Amino acid sequence: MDAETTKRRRPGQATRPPGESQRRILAAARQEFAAKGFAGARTDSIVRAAGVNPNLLYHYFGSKERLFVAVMEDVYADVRAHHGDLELEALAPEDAIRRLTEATFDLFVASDDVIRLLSTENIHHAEHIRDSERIAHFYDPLLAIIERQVERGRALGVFRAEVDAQELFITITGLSYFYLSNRHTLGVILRSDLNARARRERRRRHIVDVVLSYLRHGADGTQRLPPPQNPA
Amino acid sequence: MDAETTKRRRPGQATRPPGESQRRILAAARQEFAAKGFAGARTDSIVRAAGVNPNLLYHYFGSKERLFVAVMEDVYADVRAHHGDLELEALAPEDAIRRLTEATFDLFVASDDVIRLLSTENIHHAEHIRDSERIAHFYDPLLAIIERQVERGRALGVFRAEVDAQELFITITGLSYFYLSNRHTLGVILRSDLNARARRERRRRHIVDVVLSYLRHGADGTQRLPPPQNPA
Amino acid sequence: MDAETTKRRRPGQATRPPGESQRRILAAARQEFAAKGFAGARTDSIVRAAGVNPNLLYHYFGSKERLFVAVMEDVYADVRAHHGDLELEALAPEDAIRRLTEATFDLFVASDDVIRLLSTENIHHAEHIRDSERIAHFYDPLLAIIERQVERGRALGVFRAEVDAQELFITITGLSYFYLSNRHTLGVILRSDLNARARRERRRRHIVDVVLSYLRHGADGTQRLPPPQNPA
Amino acid sequence: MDAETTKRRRPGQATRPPGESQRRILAAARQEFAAKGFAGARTDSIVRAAGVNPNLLYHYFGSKERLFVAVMEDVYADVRAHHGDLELEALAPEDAIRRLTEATFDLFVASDDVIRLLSTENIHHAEHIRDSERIAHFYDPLLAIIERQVERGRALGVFRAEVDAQELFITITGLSYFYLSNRHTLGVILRSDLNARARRERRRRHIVDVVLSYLRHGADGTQRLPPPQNPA
DNA sequence: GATGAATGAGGTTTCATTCAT
DNA sequence: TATGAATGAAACCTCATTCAT
Repeated sequence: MDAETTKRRRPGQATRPPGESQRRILAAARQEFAAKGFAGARTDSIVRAAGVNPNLLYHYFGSKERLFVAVMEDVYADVRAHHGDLELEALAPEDAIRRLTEATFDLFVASDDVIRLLSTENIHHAEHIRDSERIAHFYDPLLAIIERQVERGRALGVFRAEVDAQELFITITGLSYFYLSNRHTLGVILRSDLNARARRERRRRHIVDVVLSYLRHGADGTQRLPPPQNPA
Repeated sequence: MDAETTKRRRPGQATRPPGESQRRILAAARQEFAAKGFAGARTDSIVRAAGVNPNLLYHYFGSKERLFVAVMEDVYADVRAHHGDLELEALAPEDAIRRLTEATFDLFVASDDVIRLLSTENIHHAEHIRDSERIAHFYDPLLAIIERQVERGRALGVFRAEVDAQELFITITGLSYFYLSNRHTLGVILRSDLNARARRERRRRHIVDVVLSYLRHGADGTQRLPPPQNPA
Repeated sequence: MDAETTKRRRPGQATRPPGESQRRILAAARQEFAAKGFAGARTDSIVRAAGVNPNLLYHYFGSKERLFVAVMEDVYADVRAHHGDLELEALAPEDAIRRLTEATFDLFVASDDVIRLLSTENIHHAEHIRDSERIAHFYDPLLAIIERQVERGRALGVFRAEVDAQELFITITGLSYFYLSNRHTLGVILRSDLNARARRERRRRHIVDVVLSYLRHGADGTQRLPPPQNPA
Repeated sequence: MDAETTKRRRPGQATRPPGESQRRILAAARQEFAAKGFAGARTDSIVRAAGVNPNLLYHYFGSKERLFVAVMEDVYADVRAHHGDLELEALAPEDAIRRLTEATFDLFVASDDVIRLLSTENIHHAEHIRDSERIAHFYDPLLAIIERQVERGRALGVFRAEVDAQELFITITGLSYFYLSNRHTLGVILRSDLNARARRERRRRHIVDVVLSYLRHGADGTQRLPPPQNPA
């Protein structure tokens, strides 16, 4: 496995670029926690995968728990970076929401560990991240954007009147999240592989359809605009 | 110690009604697994909570893993029973979907452990339930009902043409599930208590709104029916 | 030792007389803590010396710390039992104090671990025994006896007027304790083996001499009684 | 990392005056060893408290054990310095012994760490100081003084005939030492705070009383001198 | 059907110490 | 003289599981 990275390490020889060991531990931990959950993860496996001395985990992170917090902050930072790249402000409201919805799905597909780590943290009542000031504000920019686009869409007459930005955010996220987070048990009861590419594409289209139908369709039954063609 | 108190498996000398210990272990296990996840759960806590001898767990269930499978079967049986009580067949399509959507939300609210156990099992890639024939078919009746109601709704002209029953099922479930399963991490980034009654009511109405908007609103922009008043 | 209780121990067969393992752990722990102090003691060595499974230490005592508390209670119980055997009430005041003084010295000589464990506990500010109600009252009977004998001695005119029983108790104990507890460092600076029998005898006589001189000799210079011959 | 900041042992570039780091380590070690005992002390805490690099401990002292020896030599040097300041030679025998007795008590009160370090070393059978030639002779001057004063006291007819200087030294030291070293466990069984100022004063007077009673009071019952007033 | 003492592998964490610079 | 990253052995403790009765 790691034969190619083993460079004839002589006993007592140290010295990796500073911060390198820390990064390796964090990366290995993210994988391990995602794969096994918090309690199921083994610090032992983490340091072995990272190829560092068992002690460094404690040297850098203090405990398994604080390592987990570091992993979660890493995850949230990734998610924010992903959203930051979307440049949603520049788009028309409907395009912005569509892009966000698709990007959310794509992010979860690309980084399976994000979902698993969030699920793990929820099983633990978010007790590890509750005190992180940084995490508490990671989503503020995105929520602000959604709010603005909803407002603009309403002003332009393309969105229904009474949209709650927080609910919309939860819906957009949840429609992707649940499909992927629960694809294993869903796969059992549906007797179907939800991870298959075609199936995933179908789901992606469905989600956009649901979100935009909701936004266009007023509770009073009024229809806002002729729907555009659904791009792949 | 005392010879006269040494009992040698005489019939009728059980200190508890037969099966009672088994039930108590299962109930305690369900709680413990829901609270701590599979790896985090302690057999010790389970038997202590059940008030039985540690050995009985192995006597009845063989291992922690097989006990977990039993818990999952118990959970799925509960869910099915819940759905079975809804009598969706007798309702008009739209009413049936609305009732199912609301009932799904209510079930997850009432039995928090269902969500946590499903999440736990998904972190483990459904490896525990994969081989359970019983679980694989638990949802068949519900999926059949959804399919029929979608078909009827289309025939009646109240639902859009191209509805996929499986996607609809996942959407209905996911819109409730995600809100509740991830309410702890969402609570942190939204700085809001998603468990508050008013907040939950709002979410419940939102979900019904989303689902019905989607069903009524054709991708071609045609509107099916004037929407009814949203009942509380 | 335990040959008569050994009943053909087959592999995997457990079953020592109940409480036996617990007793063995306690005895081994007392030795180890006395020899190495609290932090220096190794739970590993304890269970190896006791010949029991490592886990039983935690099964019976919960932690290294609680095991140490159990050892201390054992020690204090021993000391009290030793004092209880002296039947000091029946003696004349002077004889009672002499016997107590000599017995204190003899006890510390015989049970070296008592001194070492008490010293260890004092290094730790008595934090382990502070909450033990049992230990707090172990010395009450002895202190009551000293008080009564001091009172009787004064009434009989053989002891000085102003004796404080607590100070006397501390003095009697300390004169023996310090010689033995610090015999190693004293041995270095005195270049002498304080553990040699003749040397110990000399100390024992000296201590009795000091204590009785104090009791007989009033601060006002009055002499109470002609001193008796010092018995060996 | 940066090549230009790499310094190669140029004279005068030390960040602290030479020997300063060594002194800081020694002071921190003395505190830590006194507080936790030898095994309980952490080299880590020592270097952190000293504010120096972990490596310096080994650079200057070689090992935790040799550092402990250095601390003990430091302690003994302090004690000797304290005794050297007393100018006992110039006093009358009785005054010299009284002053020594009181000063011993006061020293132990003032430097609590002395007692704790000596106790620690005794638990370890004085193995660390056994080979220190310097420590072996630290008390020689004081013992010589006691011997001389005892001799003079006898010659003047104020002390009893048969006083052993070593025993007297041990008694004087022990009466103070035990009260203070064991004040925590004594406090538990006496349910009293031996560290309270009034209580300590009482003990101090008691000790002087015991020592002088012993010296004045011959085993033959003869009284040497009218006792003076006990000074506070 | 039930008990409780016992097991042993392995988990997380600590700690004195050393290496390369 | 000084630094800071790294080491590895071993410490305390946990946990699922089984044995004899």
